[in-house]
Amino acid sequence: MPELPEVETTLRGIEPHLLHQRIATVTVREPRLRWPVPAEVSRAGGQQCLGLARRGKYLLLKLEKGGLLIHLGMSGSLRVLEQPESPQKHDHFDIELKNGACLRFNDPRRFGAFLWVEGDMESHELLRDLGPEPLSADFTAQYLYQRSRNRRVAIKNFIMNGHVVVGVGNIYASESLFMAGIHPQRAAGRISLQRYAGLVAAIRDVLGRAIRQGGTTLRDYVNSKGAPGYFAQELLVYERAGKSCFQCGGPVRQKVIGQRSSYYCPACQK
DNA sequence: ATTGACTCCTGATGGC
DNA sequence: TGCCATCAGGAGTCAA
Repeated sequence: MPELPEVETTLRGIEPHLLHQRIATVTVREPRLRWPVPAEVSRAGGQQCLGLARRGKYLLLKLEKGGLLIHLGMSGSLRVLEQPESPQKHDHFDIELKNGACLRFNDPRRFGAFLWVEGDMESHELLRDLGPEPLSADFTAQYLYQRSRNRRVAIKNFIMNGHVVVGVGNIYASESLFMAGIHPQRAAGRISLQRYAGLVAAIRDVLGRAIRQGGTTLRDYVNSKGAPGYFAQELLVYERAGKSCFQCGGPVRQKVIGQRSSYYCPACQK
């Protein structure tokens, strides 16, 4: 799925088509997602879209009164259709605009979400307690260092925790830890301020480059035009188990950490 | 408070 | 071709 770069790419793709446009209707044809899609989403009908934003991996459509919250889950994608064709399998909902265009959500695995938010979106309980944006000035080595003191959780799980920092998923967690030379299983509380500085720089760098490449397409991610992302060719360790480390030439290892596949170089990462 | 395991679901892949 | 097991990019929830 979509991690931060893929959600950001989706946002940039849909924004020009939605901003200042008026929604005609919201059609839900398969409400079974992570949570059942509430009937309230139809309140978006007739409203103008005043702004779009991303918070972590959530997409926010701000309307005149209230807003829509969308999460792509593991396999979700949003497409802009200028001339809507007939819906396909796993097309869960459409946001139809007055101008005839349509924003269509497809999600085979149904881990995505589509929710109505009354009032201020940022104070919604799913967004309220999220950590800082990794590309913002709030995300610093000092912050990570402070938050991690006395924490025994593996650093990989720590940076994948949205309450610590948002947007770092399984791919970019492995990638940034490799770049920073930190073993993914190292206890978060046993990493120095200096090494956190390297990690923060690595996370910023990898996410920034991935956004520039339109995200990573491993299996089914597509952007708002249905095109894949091209960051997969820049991956250093992810899905490279047994292949040579680009830094030392030794074999890249795969190990399950916190129920997720992790990739690292045991020689380069301590 | 922190942690680790479990859960939701479909689809692709590989072994037999 | 079919059947079965395994594995996927997330993250909320629960129990200890």
